[in-house]
Amino acid sequence: MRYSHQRETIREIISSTNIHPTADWIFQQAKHKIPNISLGTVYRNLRQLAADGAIRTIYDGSVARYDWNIEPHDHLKCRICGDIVDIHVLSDGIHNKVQKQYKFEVDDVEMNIIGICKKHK
Amino acid sequence: MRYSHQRETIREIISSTNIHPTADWIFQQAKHKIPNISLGTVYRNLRQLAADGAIRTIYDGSVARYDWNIEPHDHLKCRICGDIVDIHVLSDGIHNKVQKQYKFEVDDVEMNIIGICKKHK
DNA sequence: ATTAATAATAGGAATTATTACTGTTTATTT
DNA sequence: AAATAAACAGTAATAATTCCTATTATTAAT
Repeated sequence: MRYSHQRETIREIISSTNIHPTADWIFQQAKHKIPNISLGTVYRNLRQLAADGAIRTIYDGSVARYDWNIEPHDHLKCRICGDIVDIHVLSDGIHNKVQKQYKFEVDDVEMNIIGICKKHK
Repeated sequence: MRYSHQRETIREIISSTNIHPTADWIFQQAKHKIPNISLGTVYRNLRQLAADGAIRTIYDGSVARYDWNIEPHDHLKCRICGDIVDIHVLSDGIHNKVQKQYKFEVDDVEMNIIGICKKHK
């Protein structure tokens, strides 16, 4: 994968926030630095970075969000404010258990816990 | 919610399969029974049935699928054949742990395990 | 340093999944 | 049987994402 200024900018934007941004949010931010960057470029680079393992794609309902944190972790999503927070609750045990019990080769485990965060209850 | 023939047909279609169908698959099946049913009707009823708790919506990447199984359970998704299988690995412990540790009111826990099923490895 | 090869880009068109709108039909209530 | 409004079919609109093409920029080789 060849160097590109656009891709580096996108990578930096993702690394600078914990909000798990959408492609469009990243696009808006990127325009501040590269005014004529195109949305297609953002999507193409997000796909490449994710394929490369540099970022992680998470699904919030049916919209994709991006996370710089590629370590195994889970998400807490508040259905009032929409905030998504990284947590770690799942033990590695699940991975092995599933592997043995269902003879399933596990690549990725995604867990999203939906509810109401402490700010809103 | 008033009775409707279309909605009952949709409910029966979902109940009759374990493939976790998409809205469009349900629409194709429904047309066999009600030839002029419209896609909008399928979507509207899926939304209503889910809001009513009669079915569960699951997100497979960015496309919505529907599940007649409303008991708490998890999903195994094979990235070769695309099959999604219901499993139960998550203990109720997670629910309480998150509730206490993060002061987060848990409504729903969704866990999808992505990998390769035994048929394809 | 120049050139050649081609990956990446901008801008826009196309696609896919889903929701919204509108005039008509149908289930329920009176 | 008539009135009410929920649900419908058909279609237009929207949102997220991917695809296409002519141009630009990075890298490798001269």
